[in-house]
Amino acid sequence: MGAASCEDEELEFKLVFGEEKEAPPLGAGGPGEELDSEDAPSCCRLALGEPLPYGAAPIGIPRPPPPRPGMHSPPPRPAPSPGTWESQPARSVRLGGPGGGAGGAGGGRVLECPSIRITSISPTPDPPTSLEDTPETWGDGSPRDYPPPEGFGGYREAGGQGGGAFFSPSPGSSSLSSWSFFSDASDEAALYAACDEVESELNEAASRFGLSSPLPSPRASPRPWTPEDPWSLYGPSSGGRAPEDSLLLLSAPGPIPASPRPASPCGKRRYSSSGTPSSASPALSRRGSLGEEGPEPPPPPPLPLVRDPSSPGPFDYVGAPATESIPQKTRRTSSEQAVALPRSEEPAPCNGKLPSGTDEAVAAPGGLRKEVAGMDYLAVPSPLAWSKARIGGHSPIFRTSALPPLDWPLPSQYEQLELRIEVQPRAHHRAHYETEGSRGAVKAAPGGHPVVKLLGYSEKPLTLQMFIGTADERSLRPHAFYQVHRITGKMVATASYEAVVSGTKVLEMTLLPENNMAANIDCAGILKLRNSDIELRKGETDIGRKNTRVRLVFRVHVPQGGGKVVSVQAASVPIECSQRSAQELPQVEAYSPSACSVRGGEELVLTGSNFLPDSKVVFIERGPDGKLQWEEEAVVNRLQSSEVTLTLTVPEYSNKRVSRPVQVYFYVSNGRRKRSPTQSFKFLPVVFKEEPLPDSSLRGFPSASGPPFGTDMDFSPPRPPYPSYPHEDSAYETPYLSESFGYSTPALYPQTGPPPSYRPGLRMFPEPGGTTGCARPPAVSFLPRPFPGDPYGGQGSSFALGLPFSPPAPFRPPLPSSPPLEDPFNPQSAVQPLPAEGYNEVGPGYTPGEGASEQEKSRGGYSSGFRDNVPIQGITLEEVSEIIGRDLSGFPARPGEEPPA
DNA sequence: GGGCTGGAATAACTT
DNA sequence: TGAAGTTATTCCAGC
Repeated sequence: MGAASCEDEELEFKLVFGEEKEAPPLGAGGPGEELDSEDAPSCCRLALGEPLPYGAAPIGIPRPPPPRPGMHSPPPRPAPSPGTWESQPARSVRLGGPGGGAGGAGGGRVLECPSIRITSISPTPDPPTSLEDTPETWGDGSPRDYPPPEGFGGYREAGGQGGGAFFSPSPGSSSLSSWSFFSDASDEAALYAACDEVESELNEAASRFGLSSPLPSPRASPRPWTPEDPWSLYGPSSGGRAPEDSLLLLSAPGPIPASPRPASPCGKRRYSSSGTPSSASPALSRRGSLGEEGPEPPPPPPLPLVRDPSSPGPFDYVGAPATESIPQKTRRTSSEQAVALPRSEEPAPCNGKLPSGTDEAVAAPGGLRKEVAGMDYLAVPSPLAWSKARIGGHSPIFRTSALPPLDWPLPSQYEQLELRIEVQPRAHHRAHYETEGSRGAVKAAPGGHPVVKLLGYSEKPLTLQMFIGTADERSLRPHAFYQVHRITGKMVATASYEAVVSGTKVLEMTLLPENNMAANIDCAGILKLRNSDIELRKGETDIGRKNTRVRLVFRVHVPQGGGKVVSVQAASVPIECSQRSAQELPQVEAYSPSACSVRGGEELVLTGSNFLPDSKVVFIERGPDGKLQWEEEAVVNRLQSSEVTLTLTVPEYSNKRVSRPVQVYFYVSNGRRKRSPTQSFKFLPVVFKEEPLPDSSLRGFPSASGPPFGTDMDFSPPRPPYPSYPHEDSAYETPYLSESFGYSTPALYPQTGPPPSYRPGLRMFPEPGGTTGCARPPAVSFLPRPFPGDPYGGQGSSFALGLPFSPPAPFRPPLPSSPPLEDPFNPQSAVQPLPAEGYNEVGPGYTPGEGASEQEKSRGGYSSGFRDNVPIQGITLEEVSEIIGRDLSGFPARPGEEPPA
């Protein structure tokens, strides 16, 4: 099917890039940028001279690009219609060249490449005009000031071996338009400026590129999903092992390692390094993910590998991009999401029957399938657009033809619409490797499976998308090391489809009115991709080691008529996917009380899991420098404890003469390296307890710490983005700690549930001082703060704006580097960000195992009510410093600083 | 027989 | 540089 397909693709290519092929060099001033004719895809119209997509003067798309398969969109950008966003159509780039390059089995493939390659270097005089260009051309010849990628040798995917489809990050044609974006010499200055401004962001983007989809393209096949032949697209050898096939390309050519276990790229890989390992010898996995299934392709040049003819068809390239090598400075933006809309041409979720009532408006024009298939591309988001959009927030309204990318922040609620996770998944789910059999679907704590429901709409069936997202402190995005895995079987009642969006597998289910627009997620498992495979990807900066927490991300696009849709998204509580953690780490899901007098002596009851007879509960306090200042093991009442409950006596605080509430933490330890995430606890000054201060008690503590009086206060410690593991080094908490320095870059968090003020299972401790907030002022210290290299200014800026429960002007520490806050955006449409608290500050609200409602409530708690209501007035610099110091003290100990077990 | 699961062996990494 | 401790992957076995 390759041939025909190829032809089609080529034709398509012509249609899209016809002009581009002949386009002048990307060189400066080249007319190449002049692709913005009305007829040309908007993506092709991007030119240097034009305002950045998300800039003040967003590039308008006169009209949506004609629906076409494989259309990808860069980050959404403001649409002509006020309040509406739309994804930018992807550019169509040809991969592999006519002959499919060396590989060509699939012949040159056309990929939508909405990405914009940004470079501060003037483009080469003769930029490649098509993907036929050799990687060298693209990679090295491309104008950019970044180190050229080491050949994109068909790094993973791509058509793998073939197909020539190996996705070239910026094939000539692609780069053509890409470069054109900044090619105008007259705009060189702007170009440089833009480059500078987004460079860091691009770095991150690069890491996002090519999400590890074990089976990027295959699945992406536009053809109707065929459950019976799930692996057929992976090629003959796949035998059902899609991932491996897909990985063939992933690994760069090279001899199969003698070692049964995949060697890490370039020998011992330093996880602390984000650098891309040399492509010289991509990791070879024990499974021979790379070479086992075919002749080893010659090392560089990473030209298109020969695709197995039997594998992916014409559209197999879909999702393929994920594995392509990409320049470090490119950003994979996103992906497209055309797959989300109900398919009219595909079997409905239920037994392949398309639910009636599919909204035309939502239906993907031109066949979603194909779009899905062609979604992979080297997406280089518009840096500025990206940042601004995120920062400024926006309504989740998009065009049906240009849905938001997977890593695009979306609110869980918009007006009356709300996507809610009624039943949260368990906190642990052992993901399975490609080499293993399935480990089943993700389950819910109370039994059964997670349940997702769309509120506020019940007119017609809608497609619910689900993918595996990250659970770190950064913005929610597809997880590079985990992919959703479709579970089938007699016991699976929910029909689902698999699609690949920009390298990320997306499971699609249908929300039916008759089911109250709810779906029981019993068909989603989690696949773990080998770290070595993913890390080898060019541009991949995330590390897999210790990056084992994920979140289930659900998204739905609700038709609004007029070709627009409202996209809402909800993310689950974090799920630990490793075997070890799931079995050994104790987990505190709730506790009560959350504070007591410095004298201690109160009984504290912890509920959770994995508690052992010899579990210890240790209270600790860290100083401003993060060093352990106090540590005391609590006395556990073994008689009143069990595997899920620990009853202990709060130890006496070291300094009983404190005049302010003291924020400390405690964790449950089952032994060295087996500790639960830290939980916050407050020791209250005796004086407060005896003589509660009036409202003015705010004086007693930085005003910034307390929520508004008379509100539904949460006396519990602020919830962190996710549990932190005191025993783990920073890397465990987050591989990016060094970058963010703990200032969480709020990520989208579970966006459903009640306000953070509520936490199930906790007894509101009547903290003296009324609402003074004996609790620490997380808002202050953990407000998003940009860190070096953080293109989003800590992202907090962007997310803070979207805080549903955030006050218009959350307090921000007077940090020079802090970017100005954008206007807060409509709370309703706001993206629920991760709490600003440091990730180390694990909140007790994390109750993954509880019932849906409970969890949701707790989830809501992730967003600190304190922070969101921090009054900035009246706080002094000194107080701020103190607060910050306190917060810093809460950071997880760095390696070597951990408190002794 | 296949899908799940829980365990565990062992290589790869990190400290 | 080597040892020890962790973590990642792959295998096995039982249900």
